Amino acid sequence: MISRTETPQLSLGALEDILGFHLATATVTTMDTFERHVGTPLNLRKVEYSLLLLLLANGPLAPKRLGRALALSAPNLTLLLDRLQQRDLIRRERSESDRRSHNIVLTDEGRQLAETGAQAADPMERELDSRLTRAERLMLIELLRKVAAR
Amino acid sequence: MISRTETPQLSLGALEDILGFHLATATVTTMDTFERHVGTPLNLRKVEYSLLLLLLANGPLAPKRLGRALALSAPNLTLLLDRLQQRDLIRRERSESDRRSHNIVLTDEGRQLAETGAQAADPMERELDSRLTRAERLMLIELLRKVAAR
DNA sequence: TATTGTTATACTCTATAACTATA
DNA sequence: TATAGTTATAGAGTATAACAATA
Repeated sequence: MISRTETPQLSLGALEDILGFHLATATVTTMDTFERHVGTPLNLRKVEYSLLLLLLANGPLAPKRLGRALALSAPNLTLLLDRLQQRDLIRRERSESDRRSHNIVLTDEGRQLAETGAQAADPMERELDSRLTRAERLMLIELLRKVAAR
Repeated sequence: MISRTETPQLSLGALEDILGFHLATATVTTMDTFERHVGTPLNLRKVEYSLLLLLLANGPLAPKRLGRALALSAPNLTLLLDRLQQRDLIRRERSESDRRSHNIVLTDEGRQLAETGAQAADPMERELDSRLTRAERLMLIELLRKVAAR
């Protein structure tokens, strides 16, 4: 059997044992499938997609909580919300209880897009079936949860 | 037992089953430990670190191969190599066999830094011991390899 | 005084097109 | 004609400091 490329495989050396390196490498794959299943067709970036799905699952949320869940700084979140608001996907409502705060609310259009996005998740994940069994996929997600900051 | 924060946990909804989301979340943890163990003390970004370790493990390599291994476009790789060269960590040597191509070679200083970086890998990974057992860590890396593009 | 969110700004990262020199 | 690498440039992504409004 001849290997696919003429050039020999690179040795990873110390990288071999570095979790972050393998996370980054695996992310190349998932970013590519995301782009094709969600990014391009729905014109959404990863964070935008995650944000819409969080609102769909939880109802209105304060920017503060969204920022923490998505690891976004306050200024960057503001800009992100600006973009989504300009597209009429969300709106900001002043909180009644604490008038410094807002509730970020999905518009009808935003909810529709979020639902479409949620439906795209399954076929997107199906693309991994050639690389991982169902059990492996579940195990992988479980292990990633343990690594994740709380 | 009272939960650490007053606010209830967010529901992930459809994100729950999306591998890319969990990869991104776990990456927050590894990026943080990388920053403290390597990024700040050695003044290296993730790609720079990976590139040096690849050279350390494989000897001189052509930019073409580095770009493929690190998922970098040619122009971005050029800029990256410029920075490393300015710091006297690498040098570019014209290839004898194909004078369009280069060999990227670690300087003595670059090799030293790469070795220091390689030694930092172990304590860095040790930080994950509170989150993952050794077996889980190995399993996780194995699963990430399967996800990774080839 | 502390907190929520915004504005302004700069810096890094990534992507694309056009170019050169070699093959 | 094709390939390796570079240059120029623009667009996303991320980080920091200063600020306004409210608690």
